[in-house]
Amino acid sequence: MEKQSTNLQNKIEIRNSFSIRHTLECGQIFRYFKVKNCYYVPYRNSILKLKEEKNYLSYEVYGAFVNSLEILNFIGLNHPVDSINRDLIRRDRRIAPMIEFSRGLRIVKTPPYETVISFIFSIQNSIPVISRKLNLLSEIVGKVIEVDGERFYLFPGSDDLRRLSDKDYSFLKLGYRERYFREFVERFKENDLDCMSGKSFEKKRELLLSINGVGEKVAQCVLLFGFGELSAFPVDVWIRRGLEKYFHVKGTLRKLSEYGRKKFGKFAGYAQEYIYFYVRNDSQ
DNA sequence: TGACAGGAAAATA
DNA sequence: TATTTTCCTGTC
Repeated sequence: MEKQSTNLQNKIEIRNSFSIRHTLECGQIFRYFKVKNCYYVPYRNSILKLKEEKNYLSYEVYGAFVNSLEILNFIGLNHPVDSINRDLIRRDRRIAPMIEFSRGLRIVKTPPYETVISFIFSIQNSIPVISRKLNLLSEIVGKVIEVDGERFYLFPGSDDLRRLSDKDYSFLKLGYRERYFREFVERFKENDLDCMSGKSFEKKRELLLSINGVGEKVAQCVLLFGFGELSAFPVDVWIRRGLEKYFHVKGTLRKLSEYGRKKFGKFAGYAQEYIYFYVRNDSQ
Protein backbone atom coordinates (compact mmCIF):
# COMPACT_ATOMS: atom_id res chain seq x y z
CA MET A 1 0.00 0.00 0.00
CA GLU A 2 1.44 3.35 -1.05
CA LYS A 3 1.52 5.99 1.60
CA GLN A 4 -0.66 8.87 0.42
CA SER A 5 0.88 12.23 0.99
CA THR A 6 -1.16 15.16 2.12
CA ASN A 7 -1.24 18.23 -0.06
CA LEU A 8 0.34 20.38 2.61
CA GLN A 9 2.61 22.95 1.07
CA ASN A 10 6.32 22.40 1.67
CA LYS A 11 9.26 24.62 0.96
CA ILE A 12 12.84 24.10 -0.12
CA GLU A 13 15.23 26.97 0.44
CA ILE A 14 17.16 28.00 -2.67
CA ARG A 15 20.75 28.93 -1.91
CA ASN A 16 22.45 29.05 -5.29
CA SER A 17 20.87 30.18 -8.51
CA PHE A 18 17.96 28.10 -9.64
CA SER A 19 15.43 28.50 -12.42
CA ILE A 20 12.64 26.00 -12.64
CA ARG A 21 11.84 27.17 -16.15
CA HIS A 22 15.40 26.70 -17.41
CA THR A 23 15.61 23.35 -15.66
CA LEU A 24 12.36 21.83 -16.89
CA GLU A 25 12.08 23.51 -20.28
CA CYS A 26 15.54 22.83 -21.67
CA GLY A 27 14.82 19.43 -23.17
CA GLN A 28 16.02 17.09 -20.44
CA ILE A 29 12.46 16.32 -19.42
CA PHE A 30 9.68 15.77 -21.87
CA ARG A 31 6.73 15.44 -19.50
CA TYR A 32 5.74 18.45 -17.43
CA PHE A 33 2.56 20.47 -17.44
CA LYS A 34 2.71 24.19 -16.90
CA VAL A 35 -0.35 25.98 -15.56
CA LYS A 36 0.26 29.67 -14.91
CA ASN A 37 3.58 29.53 -13.04
CA CYS A 38 3.04 26.09 -11.52
CA TYR A 39 4.62 22.99 -12.96
CA TYR A 40 2.94 19.59 -12.55
CA VAL A 41 5.63 16.97 -13.04
CA PRO A 42 5.17 13.19 -13.01
CA TYR A 43 7.94 11.73 -10.89
CA ARG A 44 8.02 7.98 -10.19
CA ASN A 45 4.69 7.20 -8.51
CA SER A 46 3.73 10.78 -7.79
CA ILE A 47 2.76 14.06 -9.31
CA LEU A 48 4.85 16.95 -8.03
CA LYS A 49 3.40 20.42 -8.11
CA LEU A 50 6.32 22.82 -8.15
CA LYS A 51 6.36 26.58 -7.93
CA GLU A 52 9.34 28.88 -7.82
CA GLU A 53 8.96 31.66 -5.26
CA LYS A 54 11.39 34.45 -4.40
CA ASN A 55 13.86 32.57 -2.20
CA TYR A 56 12.41 29.12 -2.13
CA LEU A 57 10.76 26.39 -4.15
CA SER A 58 7.34 25.33 -2.94
CA TYR A 59 6.14 21.82 -3.64
CA GLU A 60 3.15 19.60 -3.14
CA VAL A 61 3.22 15.84 -3.61
CA TYR A 62 0.26 13.81 -4.85
CA GLY A 63 0.39 10.02 -4.90
CA ALA A 64 3.23 8.12 -3.27
CA PHE A 65 5.16 9.94 -0.56
CA VAL A 66 8.28 11.78 -1.71
CA ASN A 67 10.54 13.60 0.73
CA SER A 68 12.28 16.89 0.08
CA LEU A 69 15.70 15.25 -0.29
CA GLU A 70 14.41 13.22 -3.21
CA ILE A 71 13.01 16.33 -4.87
CA LEU A 72 16.33 18.09 -4.34
CA ASN A 73 18.06 15.19 -6.02
CA PHE A 74 15.50 15.04 -8.86
CA ILE A 75 15.94 18.65 -9.99
CA GLY A 76 19.66 18.95 -9.31
CA LEU A 77 19.30 21.33 -6.37
CA ASN A 78 22.01 19.35 -4.61
CA HIS A 79 24.60 20.22 -7.28
CA PRO A 80 27.27 22.76 -6.28
CA VAL A 81 26.62 24.91 -9.36
CA ASP A 82 28.72 27.86 -8.26
CA SER A 83 31.89 25.80 -8.09
CA ILE A 84 30.87 23.81 -11.18
CA ASN A 85 30.50 27.05 -13.13
CA ARG A 86 33.83 28.39 -11.87
CA ASP A 87 35.52 25.15 -12.89
CA LEU A 88 34.00 25.26 -16.39
CA ILE A 89 35.00 28.90 -16.94
CA ARG A 90 38.52 28.14 -15.78
CA ARG A 91 38.67 25.39 -18.39
CA ASP A 92 37.37 27.56 -21.22
CA ARG A 93 36.23 31.16 -20.89
CA ARG A 94 34.04 30.88 -23.95
CA ILE A 95 31.47 29.06 -21.82
CA ALA A 96 30.94 32.10 -19.54
CA PRO A 97 28.24 33.90 -21.55
CA MET A 98 26.42 30.60 -22.01
CA ILE A 99 26.39 30.03 -18.26
CA GLU A 100 25.05 33.54 -17.76
CA PHE A 101 22.34 32.96 -20.36
CA SER A 102 21.26 29.63 -18.84
CA ARG A 103 21.52 30.78 -15.23
CA GLY A 104 19.64 28.51 -12.86
CA LEU A 105 19.57 25.51 -15.16
CA ARG A 106 20.12 22.28 -13.21
CA ILE A 107 20.69 18.82 -14.54
CA VAL A 108 17.87 16.52 -13.49
CA LYS A 109 18.07 12.93 -12.31
CA THR A 110 15.29 10.81 -13.78
CA PRO A 111 14.74 7.03 -13.39
CA PRO A 112 17.06 5.18 -15.83
CA TYR A 113 14.34 2.93 -17.26
CA GLU A 114 12.09 5.85 -18.15
CA THR A 115 15.09 7.79 -19.40
CA VAL A 116 16.08 5.08 -21.88
CA ILE A 117 12.56 4.92 -23.29
CA SER A 118 12.26 8.70 -23.47
CA PHE A 119 15.48 8.97 -25.43
CA ILE A 120 14.62 6.06 -27.73
CA PHE A 121 11.52 8.09 -28.57
CA SER A 122 13.75 11.12 -29.10
CA ILE A 123 15.65 9.57 -32.02
CA GLN A 124 15.23 11.93 -34.97
CA ASN A 125 12.28 13.67 -33.35
CA SER A 126 11.59 17.19 -32.14
CA ILE A 127 10.79 17.91 -28.50
CA PRO A 128 7.03 18.54 -29.05
CA VAL A 129 6.71 15.22 -30.89
CA ILE A 130 8.63 13.34 -28.20
CA SER A 131 6.44 14.88 -25.48
CA ARG A 132 3.24 14.06 -27.31
CA LYS A 133 4.18 10.43 -27.82
CA LEU A 134 5.39 9.94 -24.24
CA ASN A 135 2.17 11.51 -22.96
CA LEU A 136 0.13 9.28 -25.24
CA LEU A 137 2.00 6.22 -23.96
CA SER A 138 1.42 7.27 -20.35
CA GLU A 139 -2.28 7.78 -21.02
CA ILE A 140 -2.60 4.31 -22.54
CA VAL A 141 -1.04 2.26 -19.70
CA GLY A 142 0.10 4.66 -17.00
CA LYS A 143 -1.69 5.22 -13.71
CA VAL A 144 -3.72 8.37 -13.27
CA ILE A 145 -3.60 10.86 -10.41
CA GLU A 146 -6.01 13.73 -10.12
CA VAL A 147 -4.67 17.07 -8.96
CA ASP A 148 -6.58 20.36 -8.89
CA GLY A 149 -9.36 18.78 -10.95
CA GLU A 150 -6.92 17.78 -13.68
CA ARG A 151 -5.91 14.22 -14.59
CA PHE A 152 -2.16 13.53 -14.77
CA TYR A 153 -0.65 10.22 -15.85
CA LEU A 154 2.42 8.59 -14.35
CA PHE A 155 5.08 7.16 -16.61
CA PRO A 156 4.29 3.45 -17.01
CA GLY A 157 6.46 0.84 -15.30
CA SER A 158 7.75 -2.27 -17.06
CA ASP A 159 4.71 -4.30 -15.95
CA ASP A 160 2.38 -1.69 -17.38
CA LEU A 161 4.31 -1.61 -20.64
CA ARG A 162 4.08 -5.37 -21.08
CA ARG A 163 0.33 -4.97 -21.39
CA LEU A 164 0.70 -2.90 -24.56
CA SER A 165 -1.04 -4.52 -27.53
CA ASP A 166 0.15 -4.46 -31.13
CA LYS A 167 -2.54 -1.89 -31.77
CA ASP A 168 -1.26 0.30 -28.93
CA TYR A 169 2.23 0.13 -30.38
CA SER A 170 1.18 1.13 -33.86
CA PHE A 171 -1.07 3.85 -32.44
CA LEU A 172 2.06 5.60 -31.18
CA LYS A 173 3.38 5.90 -34.76
CA LEU A 174 6.97 5.44 -33.71
CA GLY A 175 8.04 4.27 -37.16
CA TYR A 176 11.33 2.40 -37.16
CA ARG A 177 11.77 3.26 -33.46
CA GLU A 178 8.88 0.94 -32.53
CA ARG A 179 11.09 -2.13 -32.86
CA TYR A 180 13.71 -0.62 -30.54
CA PHE A 181 11.04 0.22 -27.96
CA ARG A 182 9.42 -3.24 -28.09
CA GLU A 183 12.74 -5.02 -27.79
CA PHE A 184 13.66 -2.87 -24.82
CA VAL A 185 10.37 -3.57 -23.04
CA GLU A 186 10.77 -7.33 -23.66
CA ARG A 187 14.37 -7.41 -22.46
CA PHE A 188 14.45 -5.07 -19.44
CA LYS A 189 12.71 -4.27 -16.20
CA GLU A 190 13.42 -1.21 -14.07
CA ASN A 191 15.78 -3.08 -11.79
CA ASP A 192 18.00 -4.28 -14.63
CA LEU A 193 19.04 -0.66 -15.09
CA ASP A 194 18.77 0.53 -11.48
CA CYS A 195 21.26 -2.13 -10.40
CA MET A 196 23.85 -0.61 -12.76
CA SER A 197 23.97 2.60 -10.71
CA GLY A 198 27.07 1.60 -8.77
CA LYS A 199 29.02 0.46 -11.83
CA SER A 200 31.59 2.54 -13.65
CA PHE A 201 30.82 5.05 -16.37
CA GLU A 202 32.28 2.72 -19.03
CA LYS A 203 30.36 -0.33 -17.79
CA LYS A 204 27.08 1.56 -17.91
CA ARG A 205 27.93 2.99 -21.31
CA GLU A 206 28.66 -0.50 -22.63
CA LEU A 207 25.35 -1.87 -21.35
CA LEU A 208 23.45 1.04 -22.86
CA LEU A 209 25.18 0.65 -26.23
CA SER A 210 24.20 -3.02 -26.22
CA ILE A 211 20.56 -1.95 -26.42
CA ASN A 212 19.24 -1.86 -29.95
CA GLY A 213 18.31 1.74 -30.72
CA VAL A 214 20.76 3.21 -28.25
CA GLY A 215 23.77 4.80 -29.93
CA GLU A 216 26.40 7.16 -28.57
CA LYS A 217 24.11 10.17 -28.21
CA VAL A 218 21.25 8.40 -26.42
CA ALA A 219 23.71 6.52 -24.21
CA GLN A 220 25.32 9.80 -23.11
CA CYS A 221 21.88 11.29 -22.40
CA VAL A 222 20.95 8.32 -20.20
CA LEU A 223 24.32 8.49 -18.43
CA LEU A 224 23.80 12.19 -17.76
CA PHE A 225 20.11 12.43 -16.87
CA GLY A 226 19.36 8.86 -15.82
CA PHE A 227 22.51 7.91 -13.93
CA GLY A 228 23.70 11.34 -12.79
CA GLU A 229 27.05 10.97 -14.54
CA LEU A 230 27.82 14.67 -14.80
CA SER A 231 30.83 14.09 -17.03
CA ALA A 232 28.69 12.69 -19.86
CA PHE A 233 28.57 14.84 -23.00
CA PRO A 234 25.78 13.96 -25.46
CA VAL A 235 26.30 15.36 -28.94
CA ASP A 236 23.26 16.03 -31.10
CA VAL A 237 22.92 18.39 -34.07
CA TRP A 238 22.58 21.42 -31.79
CA ILE A 239 25.74 20.67 -29.85
CA ARG A 240 27.51 19.95 -33.09
CA ARG A 241 26.46 23.40 -34.38
CA GLY A 242 27.41 25.03 -31.09
CA LEU A 243 30.84 23.45 -31.00
CA GLU A 244 31.49 24.46 -34.59
CA LYS A 245 30.23 28.02 -34.20
CA TYR A 246 31.63 28.93 -30.78
CA PHE A 247 34.52 26.52 -30.23
CA HIS A 248 35.58 25.99 -33.85
CA VAL A 249 35.77 22.22 -33.69
CA LYS A 250 34.33 19.70 -36.12
CA GLY A 251 34.28 15.93 -36.20
CA THR A 252 32.24 12.78 -35.79
CA LEU A 253 29.77 12.50 -32.90
CA ARG A 254 32.14 10.17 -31.09
CA LYS A 255 35.05 12.59 -31.50
CA LEU A 256 33.03 15.61 -30.38
CA SER A 257 31.77 13.77 -27.30
CA GLU A 258 35.37 12.92 -26.38
CA TYR A 259 36.38 16.53 -27.03
CA GLY A 260 33.67 17.83 -24.69
CA ARG A 261 34.49 15.34 -21.95
CA LYS A 262 38.19 16.08 -22.12
CA LYS A 263 37.83 19.86 -22.29
CA PHE A 264 35.24 20.26 -19.55
CA GLY A 265 36.13 17.39 -17.24
CA LYS A 266 33.92 15.92 -14.56
CA PHE A 267 31.13 18.48 -15.05
CA ALA A 268 31.14 18.35 -18.86
CA GLY A 269 27.42 17.55 -18.75
CA TYR A 270 26.70 21.00 -17.37
CA ALA A 271 28.81 22.57 -20.13
CA GLN A 272 26.83 20.55 -22.65
CA GLU A 273 23.50 21.80 -21.29
CA TYR A 274 24.70 25.41 -21.25
CA ILE A 275 25.86 25.15 -24.86
CA TYR A 276 22.62 23.45 -25.88
CA PHE A 277 20.42 26.03 -24.16
CA TYR A 278 22.45 28.90 -25.63
CA VAL A 279 22.51 27.58 -29.18
CA ARG A 280 18.81 26.76 -29.22
CA ASN A 281 17.61 30.02 -27.72
CA ASP A 282 20.13 32.70 -28.56
CA SER A 283 21.70 32.20 -31.96
CA GLN A 284 19.92 32.58 -35.27
C1' DT B 1 3.00 19.28 -51.44
C1' DG B 2 7.46 18.25 -51.53
C1' DA B 3 11.52 19.51 -48.84
C1' DC B 4 13.39 19.11 -44.53
C1' DA B 5 14.60 17.88 -39.55
C1' DG B 6 16.31 14.37 -36.51
C1' DG B 7 19.93 9.62 -34.46
C1' DA B 8 20.95 4.62 -35.12
C1' DA B 9 22.09 0.75 -37.83
C1' DA B 10 23.12 -1.38 -42.01
C1' DA B 11 25.57 -1.12 -46.19
C1' DT B 12 29.42 0.16 -48.71
C1' DA B 13 34.10 1.36 -49.93
C1' DT C 1 37.90 1.45 -40.10
C1' DA C 2 35.53 5.55 -41.99
C1' DT C 3 31.92 7.30 -44.78
C1' DT C 4 27.32 6.93 -46.96
C1' DT C 5 22.59 5.33 -47.13
C1' DT C 6 18.31 3.92 -45.26
C1' DC C 7 14.71 4.05 -41.96
C1' DC C 8 9.69 7.00 -40.40
C1' DT C 9 6.79 10.70 -38.92
C1' DG C 10 5.63 15.42 -38.34
C1' DT C 11 5.86 20.16 -39.86
C1' DC C 12 5.51 24.05 -42.85
